[in-house]
Amino acid sequence: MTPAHKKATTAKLRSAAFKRVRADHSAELAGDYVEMIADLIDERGEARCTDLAMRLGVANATVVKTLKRLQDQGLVTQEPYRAIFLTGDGWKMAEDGRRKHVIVENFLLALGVSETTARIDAEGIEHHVSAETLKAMARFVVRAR
Amino acid sequence: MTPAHKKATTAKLRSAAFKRVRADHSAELAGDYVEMIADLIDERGEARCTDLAMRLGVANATVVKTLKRLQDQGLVTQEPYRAIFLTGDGWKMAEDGRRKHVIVENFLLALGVSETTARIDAEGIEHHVSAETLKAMARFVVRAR
DNA sequence: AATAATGTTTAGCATAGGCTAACTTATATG
DNA sequence: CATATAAGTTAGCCTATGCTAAACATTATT
Repeated sequence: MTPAHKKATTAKLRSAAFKRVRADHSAELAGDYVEMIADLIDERGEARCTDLAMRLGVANATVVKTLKRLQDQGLVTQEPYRAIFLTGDGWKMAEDGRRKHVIVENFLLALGVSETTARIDAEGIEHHVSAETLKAMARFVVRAR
Repeated sequence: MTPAHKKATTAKLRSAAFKRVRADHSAELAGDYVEMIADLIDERGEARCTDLAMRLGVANATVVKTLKRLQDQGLVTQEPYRAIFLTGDGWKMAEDGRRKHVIVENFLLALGVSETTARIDAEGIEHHVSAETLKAMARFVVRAR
């Protein structure tokens, strides 16, 4: 490969990386919401928007607006003034998210990071980890035991 | 700690994590831009907005608009129709970003991930890695050698 | 030097994700 | 059961980040 070719390839790879990051970001919020809704349903039988707002550190109205989008995307269902439910797709997404989250957090712990940091960093990292990297992390956790 | 207390602490920790992720996101774009500007200046003596647009996989007009914000934030300087320069703060941020990027990418490689994946995932992950985790990653890379 | 090609900027639009304030509905309590 | 409190909703605002199309400036070519 000539230097010029290599440069072109590099540029394409980089822009692909950025595109993926941007795509990840829009998926991220949806992931956080459904995961949290799943947690609330498991923990206390139902998910209410006040709880979501509190856990996400966001205003109530923001949650309401976001839930509309998630409803349009077929991830959640909700009647006015009632609790929030997940659709089949919503549950699937929540499960995927949880799986990733657990792996990333345990991985960070295995790497020797404190609990608090592991939790905070896992939240940011989990949405940017490819299947390949996730597998490598899981392997590492198993070996470290 | 009673279960109730533990739950409250957990909630606060979680919302803190999400707040940090949101903050990271707004800083992220600035970081990507200055890093890329630094790369372009080093590689070819100057950074032009077309190159940035190409590498970021974004429209020209988007770059122009973003550069205005970065100028307001005191990270870059630019005359109309001229090349883009970094301020002192801009260079500092770019250097920090590069340092992080290198560590995260090498870390992923050391973990056994392919080059392509390492590059792509590093782009997403680097902005969500705390100082503590970064240190742990660096340690791991050294040990793996 | 005139014009073609390239690069930059502006204008105007859209969507996502935040916020506050005002309003409505549901629930709990005297 | 009436009303106070809590929860959910709506309206309207803001900023960030993206886009396209059109206008403008610079540079390269004949």
